[in-house]
Amino acid sequence: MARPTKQQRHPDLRHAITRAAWQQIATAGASALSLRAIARALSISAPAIYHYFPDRDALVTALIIEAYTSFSDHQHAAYRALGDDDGVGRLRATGLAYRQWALAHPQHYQLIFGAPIPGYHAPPTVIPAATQALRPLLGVVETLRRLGLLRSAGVPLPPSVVGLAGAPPLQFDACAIESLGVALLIWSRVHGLVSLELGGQLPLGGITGGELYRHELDAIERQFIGADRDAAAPGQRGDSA
Amino acid sequence: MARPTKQQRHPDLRHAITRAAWQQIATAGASALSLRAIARALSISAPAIYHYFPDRDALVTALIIEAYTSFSDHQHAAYRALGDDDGVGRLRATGLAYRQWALAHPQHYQLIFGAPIPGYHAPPTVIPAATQALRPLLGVVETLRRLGLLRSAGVPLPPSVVGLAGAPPLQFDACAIESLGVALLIWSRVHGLVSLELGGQLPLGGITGGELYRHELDAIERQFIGADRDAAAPGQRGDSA
DNA sequence: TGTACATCAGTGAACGCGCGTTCACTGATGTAC
DNA sequence: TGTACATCAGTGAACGCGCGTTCACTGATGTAC
Repeated sequence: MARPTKQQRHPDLRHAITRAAWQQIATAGASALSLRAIARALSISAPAIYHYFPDRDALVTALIIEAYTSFSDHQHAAYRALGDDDGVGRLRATGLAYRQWALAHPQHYQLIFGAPIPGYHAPPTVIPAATQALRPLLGVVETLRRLGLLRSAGVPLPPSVVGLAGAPPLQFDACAIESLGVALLIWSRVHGLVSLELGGQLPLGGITGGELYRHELDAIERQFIGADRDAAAPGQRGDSA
Repeated sequence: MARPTKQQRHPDLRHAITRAAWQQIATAGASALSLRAIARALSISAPAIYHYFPDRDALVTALIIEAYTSFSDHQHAAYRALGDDDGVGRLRATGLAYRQWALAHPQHYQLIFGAPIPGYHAPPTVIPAATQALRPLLGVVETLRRLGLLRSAGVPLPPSVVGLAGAPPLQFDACAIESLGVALLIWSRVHGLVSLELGGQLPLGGITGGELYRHELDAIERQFIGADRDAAAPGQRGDSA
């Protein structure tokens, strides 16, 4: 049996540091993150933090990965809550989960999807976490496509596999050509509403973010679900589903 | 004839300060804006800046108003380029102008629509500038409504004039109840794509921001232009326009 | 045209502050014998 | 069970730095007479 090290006997402090860091990000913004302020909040000396993170950037990286992981878990849970045969349900569930997580963890959302911290450059370590986080959304579109429910006419397509073989920041290996464009459009729509809401620009004139968001999910369903004009019988607009 | 003051004889420096500030924001982000760095870039002493701005916040406020004014002018120009009878053209023009301005002035866009600067609180002075800036978009929707082309079924409505009479950050006086919801949805969609693009998340997998944006404008037209289900003859989906 | 004066944009030194990071240290804890 | 030792999480002082802001000043410019 392995002997417990000191760090295993005091696992609290590392966690307490990240917790205090999140609190500070919530209060003063990610770019104001300060090791000394964290130490002050924990009644601890600043150098103590160096026992857990080699420097400030390493702490930020840990926070980013923590955020991606939390978001990813939440998205995957919503995705898995419905079966492979329920593409529409999966779309709804992951869509609602997206906003729900963002509102519950606004600092986390801003850190991974908002403006980057000046002077901080993310190491390649975070790319897998980011890719993993957006996989459920792509999976939803793939589910719809597999079920023949995806109406993607007119949506931009990636320039064949050649384009994907470049060096994009995110790597989606087994993804149908036509799914990526739809996924990006859906992502941009939910991100647009969420970021306006987190930025304090919603509600506006009495219209709440939640109302707009639900309407937007409806619109997404109406636009992308149904028989594709290319694939289905011509002249028929599948709108009754 | 009025005698020229010293400041009128040297109008360059105030402008040079804001120009250097924008440059700095572009390089290191808005929250890293530093008076001393600006002074250094201009080969000038830091206290000299205090002849033009009472403190750092005043400079930030000036930058924000400058950004709103630039954005607003650009939007109004696109709006006015087409007549009161061409609602569809106005929608397209202001929509394209939105992204065009954002890409040409990414720092400006981030400053007014991105994450707020930590520790800075905007004075009420900026509210008129912000309201003015979003007026063309609302005007477009109003134009469509006036022409009977607005299909707004299902879009959230503000809770009558009572809601608008509260203390919202933006004050739109003479605006039809049903227009605000549509305008907010359109705004959130263009903002979503633009902010993903400015955040460096687009292009992705070979799909460019421009392609997605044009497709999104198409989708907006398809969704919101045509006879309203409520107003038009039932059973008819105006899609041929 | 010449001189005395007022204006005021810009300077240079200084203030107090918070920051990230380093360094030698301390002292509690756990281990080996 | 007792003792000597190693480990290592956390400390306190110190470093060099950049920041916003203040202050008394300088010196060029423009004006009044």
